[in-house]
Amino acid sequence: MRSTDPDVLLLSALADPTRLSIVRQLGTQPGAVCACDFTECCAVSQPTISHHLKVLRDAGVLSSRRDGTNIYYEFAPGFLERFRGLGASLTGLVQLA
Amino acid sequence: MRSTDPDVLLLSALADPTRLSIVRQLGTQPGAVCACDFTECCAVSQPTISHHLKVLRDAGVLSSRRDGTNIYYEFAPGFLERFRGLGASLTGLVQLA
DNA sequence: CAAGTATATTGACCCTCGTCAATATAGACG
DNA sequence: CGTCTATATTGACGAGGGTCAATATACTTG
Repeated sequence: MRSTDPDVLLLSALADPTRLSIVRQLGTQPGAVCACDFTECCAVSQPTISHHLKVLRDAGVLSSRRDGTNIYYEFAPGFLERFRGLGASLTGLVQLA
Repeated sequence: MRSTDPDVLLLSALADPTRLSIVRQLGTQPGAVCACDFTECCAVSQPTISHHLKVLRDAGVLSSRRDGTNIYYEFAPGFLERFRGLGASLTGLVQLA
């Protein structure tokens, strides 16, 4: 059965080689990246890239913005903080420096 | 096809509601936890718990130690640092304070 | 409106994975 | 060794998800 836990959704979104490649490519470049540029990083079809981008967007990893026919993706605001907080809460380190 | 990327393996290990419950229970308690205590947190059978503990161990999330017939699990050394570093590297924040 | 490009959706296939019942292994204690 | 308890392994089943081909939608330009 499908989980509704937002943390599980976030981790599931990242726990795929194609999606992690997308995220890594975003991390190496400053600012937003056109969806058309993700077709190079992974040997998958255009619909598959689109599907993965949707998964990452729904999980709160990425946000998108349209500019003409192109759609640009970047990290959703607060994603890094959320990811860090998740790690801290999992290990019980609620108190931080 | 199954990925061999250690980061994907780590994220996949955490991206399951039952396994995240196990990890969360570990985070709330100081020190190691007996495997027998995990049967309460999730409505799954004993073999399933054992399976999930193995996945978490193989991914480097947990480490185990035997004491008589009981086996105690705790966070693998360096797990939190690794998780944090993963988040930082994904978002391109290689430079840290 | 028509044509072209960029992205998303649909539908189907296949394989991975979470699950359990049954069984096996390991240690403790007589 | 025999029995009991704790944990792991095996084998099988079913659901979920990654993938693609085909198609649809959206925007631009003429």
